[in-house]
Amino acid sequence: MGVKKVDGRLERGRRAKAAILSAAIDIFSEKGFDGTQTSEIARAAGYAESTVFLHFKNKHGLVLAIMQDFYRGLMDGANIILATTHDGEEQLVALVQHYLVELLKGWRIVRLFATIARYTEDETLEQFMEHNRAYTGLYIDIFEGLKADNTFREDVDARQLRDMLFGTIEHYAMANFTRASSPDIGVFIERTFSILFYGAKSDSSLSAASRNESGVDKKLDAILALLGDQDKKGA
Amino acid sequence: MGVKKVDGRLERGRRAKAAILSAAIDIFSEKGFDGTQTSEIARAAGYAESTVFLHFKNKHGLVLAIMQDFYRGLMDGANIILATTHDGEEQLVALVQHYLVELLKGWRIVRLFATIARYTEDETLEQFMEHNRAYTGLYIDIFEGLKADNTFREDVDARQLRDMLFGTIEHYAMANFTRASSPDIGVFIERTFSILFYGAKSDSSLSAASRNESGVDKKLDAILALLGDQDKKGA
Amino acid sequence: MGVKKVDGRLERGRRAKAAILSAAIDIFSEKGFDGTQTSEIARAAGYAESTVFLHFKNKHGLVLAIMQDFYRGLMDGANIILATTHDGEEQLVALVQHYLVELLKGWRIVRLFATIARYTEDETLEQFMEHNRAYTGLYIDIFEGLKADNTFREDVDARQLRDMLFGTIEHYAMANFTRASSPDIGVFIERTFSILFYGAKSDSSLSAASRNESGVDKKLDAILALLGDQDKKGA
Amino acid sequence: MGVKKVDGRLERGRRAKAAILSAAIDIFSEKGFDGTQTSEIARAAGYAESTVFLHFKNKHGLVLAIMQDFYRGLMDGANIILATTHDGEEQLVALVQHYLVELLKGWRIVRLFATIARYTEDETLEQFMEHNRAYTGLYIDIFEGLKADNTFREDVDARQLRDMLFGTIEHYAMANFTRASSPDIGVFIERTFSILFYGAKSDSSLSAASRNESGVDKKLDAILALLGDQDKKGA
DNA sequence: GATGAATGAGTCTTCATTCAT
DNA sequence: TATGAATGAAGACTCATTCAT
Repeated sequence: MGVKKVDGRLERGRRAKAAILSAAIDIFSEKGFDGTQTSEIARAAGYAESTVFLHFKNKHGLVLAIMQDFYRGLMDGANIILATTHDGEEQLVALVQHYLVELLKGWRIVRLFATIARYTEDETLEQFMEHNRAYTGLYIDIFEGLKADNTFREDVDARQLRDMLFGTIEHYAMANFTRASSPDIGVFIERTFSILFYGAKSDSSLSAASRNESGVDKKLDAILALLGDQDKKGA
Repeated sequence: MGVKKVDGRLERGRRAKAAILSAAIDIFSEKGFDGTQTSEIARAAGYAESTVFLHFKNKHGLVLAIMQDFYRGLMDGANIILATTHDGEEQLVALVQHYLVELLKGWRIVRLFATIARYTEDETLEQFMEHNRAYTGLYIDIFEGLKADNTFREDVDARQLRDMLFGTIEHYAMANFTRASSPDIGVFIERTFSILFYGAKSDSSLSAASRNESGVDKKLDAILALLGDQDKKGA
Repeated sequence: MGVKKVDGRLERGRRAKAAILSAAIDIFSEKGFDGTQTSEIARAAGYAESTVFLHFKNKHGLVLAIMQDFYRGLMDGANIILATTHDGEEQLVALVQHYLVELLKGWRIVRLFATIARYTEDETLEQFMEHNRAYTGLYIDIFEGLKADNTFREDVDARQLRDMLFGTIEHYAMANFTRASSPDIGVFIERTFSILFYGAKSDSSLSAASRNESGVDKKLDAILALLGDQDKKGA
Repeated sequence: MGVKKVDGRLERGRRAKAAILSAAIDIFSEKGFDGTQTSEIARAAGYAESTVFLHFKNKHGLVLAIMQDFYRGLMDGANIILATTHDGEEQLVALVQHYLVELLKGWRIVRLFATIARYTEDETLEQFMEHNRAYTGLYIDIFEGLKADNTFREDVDARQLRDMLFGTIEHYAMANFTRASSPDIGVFIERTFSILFYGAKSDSSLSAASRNESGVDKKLDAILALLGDQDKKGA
């Protein structure tokens, strides 16, 4: 019973902190860092402005806490996927799927992190880059695996691939999540990997262009020609 | 004499405006919109703070002017390329080449536009989106042309391609332009189009998945068939 | 058992109060009234901030308590000196000696009292002035005694003397106690009373000015007179 | 005429600055540094609060400006006195006279400087100490001159004398200037120098006390005795 | 007796923008 | 055209103090 009493106090504090954090996410998301007033966060959370500073050191401290929460969730999910899937390509698709879902929930705060990071040099930036490095590192590992696997060409640069993938996703998210309509993540993944894996070029084009360069096509044609001749002759 | 006076005045005004704009670009680029003070711009330009507001309506007005200048230059260059190149793929490469060079000069202000656009709903946003639409529209047109051409698969989505291309470029620019070392644009373009056109997958991998759809497989089948015939004959 | 509990509680409370008071002295001394935060006092004392207000009405209440303690100690010492010494001059020297020692221990809090008193009109000021009046009154009494005694000139103003003495001491304390090196109180007392009792002027200088009033001159005149007689006789 | 126009602008700024400074003196004097709000200063001066920060960098900047003004006036006056008076004692009296008059006008701000200096470690403290050193240095020089002169005893410590003089003056100022009644500076100077030059002791006391210690008296008595004997003998 | 949580009332300082000259 | 002066509207953050437990 005595324990319950004490817990009640702690519980109260925890609730306040959570409420403030939640309000902060909403308002930061909508208005950006500089556009958000701590007073508004407090009001939205139902507490006095000073209470914000009781639970968080700074306005920046709020962002830091939000960031930590977001990336913890993201990494937890990713690790589960990696632990339960073993094929590289499957992992890739599952991770992107998961990332897109998380991004769909929190793209506005990710956008917040990015904007802050661009014009700041302090702890916030470092934290953000650290989280990012950790997360995108998972993909690099998979890409390298797929190269070792001979699934991917060995002349493909893993970081280039990562940049293309995340660049594409970010671009997509910013462009599509803004709208009210829920985007079709499945289609996006399919299209993205279709190009990422097989390229945009059509067969006929390939034979004319790249295949000419790789020589495979020419050799095959030569073989066919030779075989045809042989055939005729033999006939 | 009266004319001269007026001309002199106009000239003087123009020079002030240009100086302020130039200073604004520098400081906005480095510190972002909210982080920049009009007083600092004025100081850097060598004019009084109030002179800034003599030539520009607003702090936002400065950004608008910068944006106009940037996109005018970008579009002018692009149009020259389009007028002097006729092959779709060549246009694509030339445009990206040009875009990267412009971006290398002004990526920090593009970043500025983007961050402002995210948390603003006014004229700045509209202008930015309008400029963007106009520019990326050029690419959409080319992509469509390449599809009509049968250079690109018909199941490829032009906007998806555009998103991938610009997403990749943006990601690359943000990641690489920050550093002092000048990045190798040629390598980047090569790698990017290599994947965009032909995909990341290796041949052996392709045989399992897409090769069935590509012509290589068919040719190999043909060869096998021919060989099979030979075999029979030889038997 | 019940009694023990209560005693224990009282004991506990007393200990907390003392700890807080002690911490308050340290921090107030170093940072002044406005520069000190109650939270810091609490932290230094090892208690929660709210506990400070359990034992003291106010931030000002802390100062009041410190003041009471300081002056109680000072007066107790002074009264012992007065009770055990009977010659006015000796009392004076002993009191100053004692005061300087106490001041050396607590000059920073005396300084605190003084600064607070200057910009406050409430209880703190009154208490401080009352304590001061009581203490310096001891000196006035001695000065008056020394005048009645004919030890001091009757045209000397007792309060003027008190002001000079305390002014000098305060000036000395503020100037010398700040440094780490322990000042030589003995030398200071000697020098101070030397000037206070006999003045700064040298004998030769005195002969021109005040010596006429002092006996030395008369005696020298007598000598001269006598010598003059001798001279005449010898002639 | 054109000049007048420009001057008008500058004049306006000067007037504002002066008004703010004047208001700041009043309010700082009454309420101390921490007790004063910049908003109140502005209100009293008839300007917006932000105008205060247009003319002064800081709240501290106000104090610094006030200090500069005060000490400039003080030093200017002192230097005139030193340039027009040549006898050390006269200089001393004239300087103290002048100092007291200045202090009577501005004792509250001097008190302000002192209180700030006690709990601050920044520029304000340094400036204050520097000004103080410069001013009291004038007195040290005079004291040394009077010692070289043999007007003062050579065993008198110049800095001790300075401390006593300024300690006394400060004590007097704080004690007497607070009251509405204008204090009699002439009487104070007379009394102070009377004790500082000749000491508090009466003649009879001197013969009994210090003279016994100094031995002068004894020697004179011995001479008298000897001469008396001689006289008797010779008679 | 002790305290964690909460807060109201500041407080200085910033900065884009206006305006008279 | 150019600007010095002036300001209103914030805006983040502080801190002594209260109170329920």
